Amino acid sequence: MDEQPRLMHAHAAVGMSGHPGLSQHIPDNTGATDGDGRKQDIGDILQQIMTITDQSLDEAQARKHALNCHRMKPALFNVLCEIKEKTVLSIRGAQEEEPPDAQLMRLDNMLLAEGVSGPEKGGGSAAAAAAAASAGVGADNSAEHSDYRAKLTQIRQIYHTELEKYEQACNEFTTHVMNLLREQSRTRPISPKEIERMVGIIHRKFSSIQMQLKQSTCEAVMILRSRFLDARRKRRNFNKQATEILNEYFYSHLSNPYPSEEAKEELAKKCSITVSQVSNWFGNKRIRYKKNIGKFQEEANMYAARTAVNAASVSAHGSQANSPSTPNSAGSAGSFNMSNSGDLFMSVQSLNGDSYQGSQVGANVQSQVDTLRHVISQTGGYSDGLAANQMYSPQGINANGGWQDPTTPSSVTSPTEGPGSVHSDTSN
DNA sequence: TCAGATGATTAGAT
DNA sequence: ATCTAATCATCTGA
Repeated sequence: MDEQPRLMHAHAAVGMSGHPGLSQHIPDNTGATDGDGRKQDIGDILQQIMTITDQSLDEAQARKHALNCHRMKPALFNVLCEIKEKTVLSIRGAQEEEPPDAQLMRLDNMLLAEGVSGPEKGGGSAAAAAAAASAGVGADNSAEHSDYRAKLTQIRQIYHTELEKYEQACNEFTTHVMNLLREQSRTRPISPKEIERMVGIIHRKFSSIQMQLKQSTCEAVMILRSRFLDARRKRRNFNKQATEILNEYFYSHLSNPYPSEEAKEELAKKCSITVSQVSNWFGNKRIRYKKNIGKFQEEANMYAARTAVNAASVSAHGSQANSPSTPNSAGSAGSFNMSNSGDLFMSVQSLNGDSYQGSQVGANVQSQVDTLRHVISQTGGYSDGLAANQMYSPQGINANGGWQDPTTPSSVTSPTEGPGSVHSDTSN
């Protein structure tokens, strides 16, 4: 083991072109080409190597030791360090002090927001839950949700493992370099500041690697998220009950099918969908209804009849007949305000009119309508005067193609036109 | 497979 | 912010 450094020193000495004793003996390829000359040279070199004896090495060591122990050595060493420090500072001064990395901060924030770098539980699932909520993903999509969570956890684990690995490697390398520099500082001027700077450089290098890790983690999360959101975009029809609840509300508020925020929330709760889905639904419904009233007339009649029957049954039970909050049966939009039931009456009128064409609805609907009329007269909710004078246009749409203001009964519908005016609007 | 239905998205208006 | 109108993308039933 002790031989190795000595051999290395010997080799180093051979390689030193400036060595006074050797340089003249290094064979010159361009020079003497005769074999004897070359042999002679090699012999000389070998001779030189052989003369590097243990004794001369010991001598060198002793000389080094003497220098190290020289009383002026620390002072001179410090001066050298100082000079070096100043030189290095003047050279590197401009490069130092990088501005705080905005991109790194962005990445950190994002990883924290996505729950990758935050606390173990909650962050990720919260982000997923938020994504699910904003996406309107209901209970039936919980499988996708848990899949998303599982993948996010996977990413999180990989991220933390890699991060730990990098940190460990960074620490190991830093320690190694520090030890090396401390060792070397005995033979060449290396100030603690320089070591510190070197450590900083190493840390920067490793943090740039960490940034790459963070970046790729962010990318992975983004890809996962976009896939999840794509899955969200993959629409599913609302279930039958939800559609019925929405339709009931729509047709019982036909003159003004604009549910308030509270109504939207209530509908959303009843239908197990989000408020924005309710808004979407009403937006679509309004536009599609308006575009083709004829097509929806049958549906309108059906829901009007159903609502009528519901109202009748509620009345028959005599419990909540006058309650403004329960115009419909249980399971339907029971809390919608009765003040809008003018629409209902309108629909009934259209059903009952001579010109009614909804033959599919049939005689049973007719009887329901009769029941409703009876109910209405019984409950006193709507006088005949209201029925006769506060007639909404059948579809609640005014001449401008907009919906009538429910507070201002139709002045568009011609008084000469009765319920039969349905047909003029259902032509499209 | 295809046409129609339907939920979501988008741009523009208010 | 909410609405309309147009459009997209997918679902659904024949």
